Amino acid sequence: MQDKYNPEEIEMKWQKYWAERRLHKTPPTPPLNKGGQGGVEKFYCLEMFPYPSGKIHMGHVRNYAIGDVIARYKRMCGFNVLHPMGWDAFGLPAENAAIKHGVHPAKWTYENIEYMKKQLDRMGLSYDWDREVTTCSPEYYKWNQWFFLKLYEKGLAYKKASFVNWCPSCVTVLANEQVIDGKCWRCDSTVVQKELEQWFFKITHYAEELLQGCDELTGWPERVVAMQKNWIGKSEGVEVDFPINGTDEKLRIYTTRPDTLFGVTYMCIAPGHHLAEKLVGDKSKLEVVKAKYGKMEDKEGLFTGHYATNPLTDEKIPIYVANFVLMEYGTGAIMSVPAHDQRDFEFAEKYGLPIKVVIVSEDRSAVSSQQPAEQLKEAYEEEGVLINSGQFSGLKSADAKREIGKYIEEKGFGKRTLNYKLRDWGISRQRYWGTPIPIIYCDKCGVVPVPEKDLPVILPEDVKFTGKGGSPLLESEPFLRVKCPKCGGAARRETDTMDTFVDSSWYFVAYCLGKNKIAFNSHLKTPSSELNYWMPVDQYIGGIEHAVLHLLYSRFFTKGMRDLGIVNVGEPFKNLLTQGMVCKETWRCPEHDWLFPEEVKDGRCMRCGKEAEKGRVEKMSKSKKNVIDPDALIKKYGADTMRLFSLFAAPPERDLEWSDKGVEGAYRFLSKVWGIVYKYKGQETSIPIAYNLSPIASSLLRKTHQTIRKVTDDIEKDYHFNTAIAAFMELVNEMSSFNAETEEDRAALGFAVKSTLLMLAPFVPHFSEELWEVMGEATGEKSSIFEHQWPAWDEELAKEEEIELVVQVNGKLRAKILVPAGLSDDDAKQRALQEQRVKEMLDGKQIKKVVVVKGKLVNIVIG
RNA sequence: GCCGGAGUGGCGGAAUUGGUAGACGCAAGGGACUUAAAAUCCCUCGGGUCUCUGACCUGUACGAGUUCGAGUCUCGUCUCCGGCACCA
Repeated sequence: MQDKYNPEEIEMKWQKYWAERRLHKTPPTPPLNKGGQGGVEKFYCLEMFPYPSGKIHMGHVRNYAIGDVIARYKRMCGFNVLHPMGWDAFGLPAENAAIKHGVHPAKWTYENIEYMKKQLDRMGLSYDWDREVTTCSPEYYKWNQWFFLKLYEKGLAYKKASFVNWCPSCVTVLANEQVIDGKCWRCDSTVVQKELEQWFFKITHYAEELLQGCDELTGWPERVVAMQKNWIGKSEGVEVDFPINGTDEKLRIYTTRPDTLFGVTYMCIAPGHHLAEKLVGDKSKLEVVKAKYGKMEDKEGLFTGHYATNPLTDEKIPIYVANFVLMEYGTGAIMSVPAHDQRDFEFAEKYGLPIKVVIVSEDRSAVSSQQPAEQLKEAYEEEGVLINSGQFSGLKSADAKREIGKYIEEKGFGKRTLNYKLRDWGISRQRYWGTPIPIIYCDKCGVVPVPEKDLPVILPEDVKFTGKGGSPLLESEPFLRVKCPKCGGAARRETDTMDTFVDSSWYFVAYCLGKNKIAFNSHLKTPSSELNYWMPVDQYIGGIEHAVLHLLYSRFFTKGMRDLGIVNVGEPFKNLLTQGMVCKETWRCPEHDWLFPEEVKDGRCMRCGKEAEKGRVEKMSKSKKNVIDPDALIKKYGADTMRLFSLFAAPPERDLEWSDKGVEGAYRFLSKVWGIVYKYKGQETSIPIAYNLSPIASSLLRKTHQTIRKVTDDIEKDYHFNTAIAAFMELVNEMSSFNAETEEDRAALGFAVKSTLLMLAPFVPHFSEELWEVMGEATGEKSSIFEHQWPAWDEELAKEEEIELVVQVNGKLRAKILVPAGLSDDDAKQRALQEQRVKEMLDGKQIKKVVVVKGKLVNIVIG
């Protein structure tokens, strides 16, 4: 080899070596002991799998570099590591490519996978490809269908009509997350609410458990847990029945403010409420309100002409239909208390409805009981003391909530209940490139599930992509026409496919089983040994954008799988690391908008010469022209440098600002290490280290042990790779100025180099392998550096002999003195008082107190 | 509005249970080597003042407080970022 660092050559060499030796293969699952534990401790390291969009981007690079360091580190620490990768391969972009370029989604997807897989390997990532998962393959999506059937059996998958986000231009339903500011993410058309029949998964069945489980997620970032809790949105309140005058019907409402029940002056029901049709005479007017459902900006109401009775006051209350009342939350009907709810207040003003004050703040209760309601400028939403509330007047809100709740239950007016914002998961998609929903519609038998033995329902490939909207499956006669499994008569298949979030809700379980080995059985008493051993995921790493959706769905699925006896854990991801975005500065021209950095010269747009404006540092995106192509970067600097920089520039959870100069710095660091190794290679460095070392050698030895301790701590604590790398740099700086003269010196340096290479290995694997070989360590059985143990430090050798004692006077730094470590407090105090600077300051002053912090400082307090 | 998170040099970022603010890197400036450049190596690098080989003052968004001592703890204020947002 040569003494100049040439990344491309060595990276190819070692990638080939790893592949040939199958070094990243998952260790076989050990047989279960009685306690259910295998012999060796396992570690399941998982990164969110990518959508095969065509090429890897910097976000992936960062995500996978982090995961790879953890996986390789854990292997070196002796864990059985599972580190798999796969493809979230169903999705709309493939279908769009088909419409636009005439390529079949399957071809497009598999070609992208092939290319991206090469890119991942080129990064030197240590995946066990034997466990690769591709969600668009029938072997995989068969089990989506199987889960669907299991949920259907349990009543946890069902079909209902509801309002959904509908894009009139794409002619399909959109998930909530695909609606951005009320517009379609794809074509920018305004999304409308449309009533449609859809398949749902009953995630609300697990609402309480999903909420309770949040407290177990101690290894998750707090904000993600907070977002999950927020999304589930539990509230406590009461349901109260208001009899509708002149009918036998009762209008049931839900409220979290039973303390304001005496202030109800009208009621509102959602346009989709089952009583709306009944109560409203003029259907065309109802349609107007319906059309504005979900458009929350302007409140639209319609008086039904009917009244209800407040069971607590016997007051006559008008009933309205209102567009802002949600059908999906609570009972779809509300009581309106304009004095104490801003929305109700605004609605009351618009329609001239009365306002009745029943709560006042504690300190002015006496005065404001007389205050006329007309003087209110806005609702008083705080809690306070009740007035005008019969026998409950004078109670504080908190007490009143409890007492009124009891009273309502005693009198049979209603009951105390819990409510959740979480809604059932609508999984139907009017798209082609997804899992067919295994349902058959028969005119005689109705909705018939596809029998388990007939799975998978294969997605037909021979279809036409018109781009006119609507699923191509609607046009596929062979797919559509089917015999009813029950009666054998002519029947029709469901043409909707599943939301792709279904695919990613259990892929982490599929990895435990391996390629072509995915199979579940709901009749087993205990989970398979693989699933028992590997689940849960010990470390999950991915972007924050999935804080709610994917992570919530996966938690739901895990609970479902647990109840089917497939896994024995209730939570899928023990620890979660949400890595920050990869950002870069942007450039803008007043005329040509976003510019590539190459289009800017001396701060001016090269096309028109106008002054280019340096924009904000933004997330890398094609549209903002601030992306860095990983391929080009690898070509120039190698994968190791790219990995090292992305781990060094910021702690993993924070946003990372890309810096070309910083990349060069990372490359420089590696070249420096390379140079040191080549300078000393061939020299005997493995002789035992003697006790009588020269001062420089003993200092280097100490620094080495300190570095091992620091790096191990940084990785173990919070995966703070940036400070770990800084520690490498410090050690390397000391190594590079080290002049070995004696054999002992060389031994100390050899130890430092070897320790450094072992620690660098998870970060820059090819580089470390190569230098390990150059050092002559790659011999015998353990020819790979990754077959060696992570280095251990010796606490004794890491100890400093001398420390710098800080001397303060009145808390201000006045002197620093070198003292032997382990100096007694008294001696430290004496040494401090003898210091020249201190003597000067003490002149004629009284010493009030002396504070000694062992091994750190002495603070002398004077008057 | 509600819930999170964050404010430290020119920049990215470090700072155990409160104990030397600015590790490490980048940029910048100066020097060495060189015919020259690149690369490499060495030095300086928060701001300010002075009697300038040194010393002092000041400094972690802002204002108070606790403490011998606060980037770190407490209270209040401001700004920025993210999420949710008529959820009754």
